[in-house]
Amino acid sequence: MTEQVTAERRDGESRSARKRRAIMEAATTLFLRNGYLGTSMDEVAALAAVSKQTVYKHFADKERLFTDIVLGVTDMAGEFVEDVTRTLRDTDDLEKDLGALARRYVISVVRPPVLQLRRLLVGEAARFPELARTYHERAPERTVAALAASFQRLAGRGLLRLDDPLLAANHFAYLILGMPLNRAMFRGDDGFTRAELEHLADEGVRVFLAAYGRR
Amino acid sequence: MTEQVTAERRDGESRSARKRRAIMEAATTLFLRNGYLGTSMDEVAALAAVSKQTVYKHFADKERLFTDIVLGVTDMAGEFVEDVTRTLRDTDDLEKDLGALARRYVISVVRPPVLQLRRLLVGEAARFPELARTYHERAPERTVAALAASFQRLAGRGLLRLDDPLLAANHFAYLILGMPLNRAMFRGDDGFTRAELEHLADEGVRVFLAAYGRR
Amino acid sequence: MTEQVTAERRDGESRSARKRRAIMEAATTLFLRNGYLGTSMDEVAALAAVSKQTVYKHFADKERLFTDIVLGVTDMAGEFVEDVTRTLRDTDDLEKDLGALARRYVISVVRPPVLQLRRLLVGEAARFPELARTYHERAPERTVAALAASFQRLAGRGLLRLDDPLLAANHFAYLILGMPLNRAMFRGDDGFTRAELEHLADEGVRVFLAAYGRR
Amino acid sequence: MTEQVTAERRDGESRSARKRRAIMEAATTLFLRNGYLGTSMDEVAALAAVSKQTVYKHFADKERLFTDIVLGVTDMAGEFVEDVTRTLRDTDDLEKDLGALARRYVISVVRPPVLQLRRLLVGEAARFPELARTYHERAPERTVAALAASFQRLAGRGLLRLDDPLLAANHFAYLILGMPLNRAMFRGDDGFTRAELEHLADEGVRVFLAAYGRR
DNA sequence: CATGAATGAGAATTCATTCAT
DNA sequence: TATGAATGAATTCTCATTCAT
Repeated sequence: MTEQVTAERRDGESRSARKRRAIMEAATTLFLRNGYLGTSMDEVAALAAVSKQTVYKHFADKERLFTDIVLGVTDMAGEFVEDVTRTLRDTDDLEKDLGALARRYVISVVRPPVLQLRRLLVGEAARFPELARTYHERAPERTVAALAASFQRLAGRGLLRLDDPLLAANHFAYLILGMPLNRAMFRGDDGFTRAELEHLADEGVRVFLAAYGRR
Repeated sequence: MTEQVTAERRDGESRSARKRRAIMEAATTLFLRNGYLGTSMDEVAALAAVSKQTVYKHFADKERLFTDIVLGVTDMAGEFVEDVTRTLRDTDDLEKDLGALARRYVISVVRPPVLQLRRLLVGEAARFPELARTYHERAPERTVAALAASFQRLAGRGLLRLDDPLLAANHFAYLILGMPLNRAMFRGDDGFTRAELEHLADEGVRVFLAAYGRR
Repeated sequence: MTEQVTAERRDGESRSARKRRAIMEAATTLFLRNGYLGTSMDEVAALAAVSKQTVYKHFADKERLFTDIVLGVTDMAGEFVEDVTRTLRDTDDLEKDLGALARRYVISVVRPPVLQLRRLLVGEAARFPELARTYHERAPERTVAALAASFQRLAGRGLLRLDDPLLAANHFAYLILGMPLNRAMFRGDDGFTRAELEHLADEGVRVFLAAYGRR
Repeated sequence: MTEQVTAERRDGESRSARKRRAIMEAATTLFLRNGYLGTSMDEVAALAAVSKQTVYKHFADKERLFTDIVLGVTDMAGEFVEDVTRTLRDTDDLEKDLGALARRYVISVVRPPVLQLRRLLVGEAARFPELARTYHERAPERTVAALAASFQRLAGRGLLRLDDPLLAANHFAYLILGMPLNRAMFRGDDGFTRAELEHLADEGVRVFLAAYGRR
């Protein structure tokens, strides 16, 4: 019944949880930058300002730390899915809305952490096949599936002409992302300017609508 | 100038050159399979059946061995460029020839070694930025550039309508490769069947021609 | 002096004593199963469901914990000594009583915890010479000494013929225990059946009496 | 055809074999003295005056080093088996020959390295059950089996009276070895003097012959 | 020239013990 | 008093590279 409140209570996070978060942040930074083999547990502990013991008390081993982090970051990638659904649900100016969506799409994908995670998982696909597959399902495939569902709905409204909505969604995705994404996989961060990305998005939409648009 | 001809001379390759080739083959196998950090010089020497000293005699260090190999393999990727140019130079049935080219394109890209090299370079892009950039320029970008040149020529002949041939070439490439290539980056070997790949190529060409075709 | 009685008092054991017992039980289990070096203080604390600090509060260090436990378990081995003395004090059918005693002897010695303790001390004899010696004196040698005393008394009554009672006691002990005990030291739990053990006891007594019996 | 002979040739042992032997000797010393967990690979390498790499090139890991050594030392224990067979084959003074054999038996068993190996395997029986069992079969059991075979032959000649030769052999073995062996398991090297051991052997033979001797 | 060994460091993981809360 | 964290070293094993034979 004392007035004294422990520090943990104050910000709603126990000391242990705070340490755990510090470890995850440090490990995320290092794994994304240096890869799995290129990151040592010593470095993680040092960057988290925590003892190695503490790292091992929170994560059984290096693999678990890695997969926990990847899955955590992966789930953040779901945000765009809602944007797709919301934007395309009741559009009455498809060209305009699709163009805006495409611009947000490409910009959301070329953010450095997203690209780093992608590179990381591609590079470790042989060592962590399950993880790579899970990422693929939960992030890019989920977005494409949302596009496909929206496209089918639009086709029902007569705004698009298509037989295979999943194929159309993939065409849309790679018309817009193909060049910047694949370029970013190989080249550091000297990507396209925002204006260039928007231009690419617009041109992708143009081609898409030439094939799938009304008339 | 004695008549005696050593065995090495007889088949046109010195013993040293033969060992060098054995080392490169072993290292290629291992780097592609296990990555840069995942491959040890001991393993390379063992698989090449030479001593470690011999490895170091031919390649100053591990980095040089890696880059030499990658660049060697990279140059093999130039074959398709000629196919592009040849196929599209004097076509008089663009739809047919473009379709056949697209089919060969996708099939040439999803071959396991090509995919492995791609994964390897993406994964090591942070450690070897120069190398990744060089690969990108010499392999995928070169193909796209050849497509762009051919497309411009076709536009000159009135067979395509386009302003930005490089953009059109990228659209072509990713309409066809986008889905299978990105899927293959994350998922092991459970790719598409040949028939599925050809269908994807056909559909990509259809979309491309809807946007860039005559009329 | 309040009437309120704490729960600990109620069942006659303070909370501290209860924790101490939990630690000893956990440590006994682990040391017997995994040996001294193979057991960590972390495991002990975890199995006892107390914090490591609590372990160190009760036992200065790992060595003290080990020796305290071993000496505690050792003292339990004294039970059989009384059986010897009681059984042989006033026997009027030596063959029968000695046979029954031998059967109880062998069975008491091949119980798994006794064997584990024996293995443990043999294995750690180099690290804990004092402890091994103490165990040897308090357990096996004490039993043999009790046998020797009883045999001497029986010799006084003319029921046995012997010069060196301690030697006779050792002969008795190893005629009966030698084979099963040494076998059990090396082989896990695939010991003898109870019937086999009783047969071994009977045969040992037969040989013993052939050498030391009347006539 | 030169006169120069490499050092390896001179003493019939290659450098590699010499190193291997040095490692085995060092490891034998250390494992026997400090046990499996109590011995580090660093210590082994240091005592062998060899780099750790060299240790690992000769022995895949610590377990292999341990088992290789134990099995090597174990096989040396076979010497006494031949002594048994030879001594008892054509004896015409059983009491004398059996007594002499018993003296050699006990002395061969209480040699420090034999005792150390025994302690080591008992202590590690839980960690290396296969190894402990193998040792038991190849060393003590083999000797007892040889005794049993010889005893049966002697029974055939009418020199011994027995139904179960294996049981008789075990009785012989533990009448003679029981006390010194089990004492030595627990107490360092302050065992019995040679004279005491011989006395124990003689007395053991006396008891054995009282039970199994002719008339 | 080519093999085995050495070097010297660094990886992951664990431990006994002690602080700080 | 008891918990999680920290310490600091040790363990097994591997690596890239260089020496000696």
